[in-house]
Amino acid sequence: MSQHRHPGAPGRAGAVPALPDLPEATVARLPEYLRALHNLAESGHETVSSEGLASAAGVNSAKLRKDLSHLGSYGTRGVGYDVALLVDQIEYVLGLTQRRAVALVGVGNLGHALAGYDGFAGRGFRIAALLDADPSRVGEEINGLVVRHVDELPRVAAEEAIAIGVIATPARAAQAVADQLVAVGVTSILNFAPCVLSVPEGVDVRKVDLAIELQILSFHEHRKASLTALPATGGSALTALPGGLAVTDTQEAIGT
Amino acid sequence: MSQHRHPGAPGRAGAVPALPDLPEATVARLPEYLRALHNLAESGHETVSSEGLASAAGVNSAKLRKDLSHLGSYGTRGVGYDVALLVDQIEYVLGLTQRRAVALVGVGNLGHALAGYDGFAGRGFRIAALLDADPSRVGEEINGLVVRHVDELPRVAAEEAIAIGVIATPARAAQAVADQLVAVGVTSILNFAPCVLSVPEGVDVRKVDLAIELQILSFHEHRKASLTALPATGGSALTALPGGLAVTDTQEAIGT
DNA sequence: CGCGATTTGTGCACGTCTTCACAAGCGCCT
DNA sequence: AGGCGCTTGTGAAGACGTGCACAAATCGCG
Ligand SMILES: NC(=O)c1ccc[n+]([C@@H]2O[C@H](COP(=O)([O-])OP(=O)(O)OC[C@H]3O[C@@H](n4cnc5c(N)ncnc54)[C@H](O)[C@@H]3O)[C@@H](O)[C@H]2O)c1
Ligand SMILES: NC(=O)c1ccc[n+]([C@@H]2O[C@H](COP(=O)([O-])OP(=O)(O)OC[C@H]3O[C@@H](n4cnc5c(N)ncnc54)[C@H](O)[C@@H]3O)[C@@H](O)[C@H]2O)c1
Repeated sequence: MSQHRHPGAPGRAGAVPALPDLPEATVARLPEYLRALHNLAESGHETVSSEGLASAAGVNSAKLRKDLSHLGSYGTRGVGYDVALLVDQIEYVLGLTQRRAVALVGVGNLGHALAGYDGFAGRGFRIAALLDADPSRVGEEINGLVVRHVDELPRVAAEEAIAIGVIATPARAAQAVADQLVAVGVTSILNFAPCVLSVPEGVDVRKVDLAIELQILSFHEHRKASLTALPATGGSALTALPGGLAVTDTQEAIGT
Repeated sequence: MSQHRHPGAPGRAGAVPALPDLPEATVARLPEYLRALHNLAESGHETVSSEGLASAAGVNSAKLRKDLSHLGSYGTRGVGYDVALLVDQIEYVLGLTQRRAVALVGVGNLGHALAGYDGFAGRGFRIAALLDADPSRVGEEINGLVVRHVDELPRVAAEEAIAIGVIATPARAAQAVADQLVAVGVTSILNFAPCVLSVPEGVDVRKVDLAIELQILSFHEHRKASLTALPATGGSALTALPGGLAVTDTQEAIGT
């Protein structure tokens, strides 16, 4: 996609790449910018202003500029950011210059959907192994990959350089699987099971719990309902509040 | 599950329930506490200390106490929290006293997994409708629900009181689906498509983007690698840094 | 070559979130 | 009844994140 040859290391040669340690909030937004930039590149944009990129990513433009400034000065005042260059920079910082190998453990309901998803390739990842404990699932082929028994994890890890483990087993099995992943040297885990994992220091865990997302939405739904139920909030008679409900965290307004 | 009769409204009768407006960070953690509490209740605990609940939920105990204090004073000093009472309180605040109806739009790869998942029922939700635009999918039955055409959304919304819409369509269709959901009165949306949705004020959107989660993990993986590559950080010779890698955000240590 | 239009990068103030530390409260035991 | 140990609830301080507003930089044009 990107037609630029990026420097490999950010700026100067000689010294170590030395990742700037970014604020965690910034790290969480960089992937959004990256996705927006890929879209922009695809639609032929060579450069983009902070305003344009910000609205494409659904954030405030000042925040975006501050985020990008942490990577270095890759914009041009009066012009904007070079899309291809920025793509390369963000991919470099996120460690996406190499396609990272992902091992998926638990090929059930959800695991099948993940294994069959072809969208990860374009975002820097390659599902390198499918593992399950159920003998009747072992041997099944999904998307060109054969499901192997979870006990083969050490062998699999030796074959492929597994960078990230994804857990899609029932909650009761998740801790054991996490332990197995850690044992073979995996230091990044994405957990879909609704439970807390305990891992040694140096191992990162991120979790995705859909029920939690729904419950957060439910809270706001509940609050919105209780607000509309009592229109008078406090003592003021009917001052200038059109009928607006507060938004919380949400992305708004796009429009290229 | 809960054997307590909870008050309905938090404390006093007469006045409106009047949800305390909780910090957003607290709202995001309440579901975690709720899940941990359900586990504790199931294993026979009648009460739990902030320390115990905190470690079960993977957070700091001071943070947990402050979070709970926002709901009111439901603990007993010297003793801890009554598990059943706290479950009821949190469920009330999150608006889970009624089972909320969810409409799932896009019954493809991922949508099938969601539709077939039986874990939502225990967390306060009921998948009430499956919708898709593909005529060849319409009519298919999943888990006792028949897939209907997305154009029937207005009728579906009239039949069921849809509280939350879930979008599991390709990104290119997501905005149109969101618009349709908003048009039939849905004010909470969970979006799995990797794109920014534009919605009117008063509508909450939460997104789940798996590739973003992986990319965040990739960043930390990259950083860990670049750190181990250069053991000397700065000028100090070899001061007392065992060999530890920094953890970021992650949950650690459990153990009941 | 200089000027105005434009847009980045950032200092600063503000708000939110986290964590510590401890007084106040509760139950139990003597 | 009184004292003791335990645990909650919270004030205060610090860390972190956000957004405004503007100086500095760059481009294009006359
Ligand atoms: N399906 C969904 O839409 C959905 C939604 C939210 C959360 N989740 C969570 O995702 C996880 C997976 O859900 P699912 O619906 O795919 O469940 P599932 O039961 O369909 O699949 C689980 C798979 O894990 C395998 N497994 C069990 N123990 C294992 C072990 N020790 N090692 C390796 N594999 C093992 C099982 O053989 C099975 O194939 C669950 O924790 C669930 O709560 C799923
Ligand atoms: N499958 C995964 O594991 C996975 C992982 C990450 C992200 N996602 C995202 O989730 C979304 C769904 O993924 P998928 O793999 O299920 O895709 P899919 O192509 O298998 O399914 C999409 C479904 O949406 C339906 N659809 C298309 N346009 C529609 C419209 N206007 N109204 C209603 N339905 C419509 C299609 O008919 C199809 O059934 C995508 O945006 C994808 O990027 C999926």
